[in-house]
Amino acid sequence: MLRAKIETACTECALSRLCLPVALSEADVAALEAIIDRPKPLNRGDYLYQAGDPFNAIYVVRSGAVKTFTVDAGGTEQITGFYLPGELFGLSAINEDKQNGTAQALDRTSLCILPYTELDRLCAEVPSLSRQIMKVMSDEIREDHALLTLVSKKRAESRLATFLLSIASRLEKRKLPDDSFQLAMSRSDIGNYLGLAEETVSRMFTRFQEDGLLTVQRKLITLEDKDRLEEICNA
Amino acid sequence: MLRAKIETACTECALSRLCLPVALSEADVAALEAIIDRPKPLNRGDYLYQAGDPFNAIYVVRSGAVKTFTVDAGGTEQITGFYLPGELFGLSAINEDKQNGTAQALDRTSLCILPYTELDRLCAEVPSLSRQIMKVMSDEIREDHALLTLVSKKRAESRLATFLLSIASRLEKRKLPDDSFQLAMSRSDIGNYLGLAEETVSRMFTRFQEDGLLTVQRKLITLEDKDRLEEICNA
DNA sequence: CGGGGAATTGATTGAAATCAAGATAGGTGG
DNA sequence: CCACCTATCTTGATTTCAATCAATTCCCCG
Repeated sequence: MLRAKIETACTECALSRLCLPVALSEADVAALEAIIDRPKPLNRGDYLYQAGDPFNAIYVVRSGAVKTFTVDAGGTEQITGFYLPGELFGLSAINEDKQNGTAQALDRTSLCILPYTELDRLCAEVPSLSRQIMKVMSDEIREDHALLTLVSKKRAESRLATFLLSIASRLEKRKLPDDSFQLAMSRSDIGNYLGLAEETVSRMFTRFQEDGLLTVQRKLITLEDKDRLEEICNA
Repeated sequence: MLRAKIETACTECALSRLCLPVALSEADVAALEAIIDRPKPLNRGDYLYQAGDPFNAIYVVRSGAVKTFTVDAGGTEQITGFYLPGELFGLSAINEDKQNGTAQALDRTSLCILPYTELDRLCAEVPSLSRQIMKVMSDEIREDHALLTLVSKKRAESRLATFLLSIASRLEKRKLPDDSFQLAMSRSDIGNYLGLAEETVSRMFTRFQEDGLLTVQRKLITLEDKDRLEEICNA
């Protein structure tokens, strides 16, 4: 009964992997479900949190999209991630008192919010839950290393191809259309994330289209030749 | 008594921050100390673990130095970190079954090894220990984001200056000489880490020396003007 | 149906990569 | 203990990819 209720709430959601596969008692599951807050949707440009804010929750995108970014001592902004429906973020400041980055809605966005004090209490009772959170963090570290390799070692075309296929594979994982999708972020955001100028991103889109790899209609991307895009990733 | 023993073992060590500040009972402290393995030193070039190996421990450098790197699908290597005495690494595959990267000694190196099964058991008993591990992981994420900003947004001179000041500050934290130090890694390793060709690293060292910022004698670096180096970091 | 931010396109510049020799010195064996 | 040998590092010349500078163009939204 309780179980069924949770599944309708979280099945399509990263939280289902955060909580359901670990052996939780029905009471624990209910407790986790009980602490989830689902506030009214945010508008494009709204901040979820900013650097320096107290750390007090982790987040999952229900619909829309979010970007996170850091600002260094010299004021340089670096986008550190884009989060699509079903994806969890906001862990990077766990066990710190303050957020070290900012999270901003790219679109009208609704979220699940897990207040950290409640989550932490639950972790103390359920060791497998902390283990699950560590796993999510270690995924984040692995992805950061992959992004570092991309930005540090690959040419512009590989960076963009890898970015697009990553979006596609994440949409596929959520059973969303993955051959044709709407990008939530601007060219300039993509460039910032990949270490490229926005003009370069634009030119790469044009070239990919000329080469028949995809079709671009502003933010609507249709992948036409994933195999060749894949080759470009590793080139 | 027990306390004193631990402190002589771990005072200068990241583990002291991993275990001692969290309210552990004497028995817990003894348990943690008991599971630490201190094998005989590794030689330059020896592998601690390689991608694909089972994940079974986390590590702390006692002396020497270690580099970690990943290899992507196309065979591109990316150094993800250098670890100096007192620094902890090997967390990025926690709760995975396999290592996703490789760790290699840059020098004759001795280590503390914390077998994960034991550590995990201890975590279940001591929630504050898991919290401490999460904190170490969130530090790693923050550092990865800083490195990404460095590689993605800054020019070669800022990258190298930031790298050198980071080494210096880490040595200072361990109360080691931090104005003049021996680099354990090659120019090519530095370049790989910072997303630069080794020739560029070499040229930057030369230029810094010409500008009176530091003195280079092969791998021995003496910082002469930290303030100006600091400026270059944010430029 | 304007207005204006976002995207595209073109021309030029520039920083670092690559290609190509040498210099240096650290380690090894005679 | 010294000299050679080979890694590593440095330096120079040239190329290249992407950044920057500079207009337009395109739509999306009010």
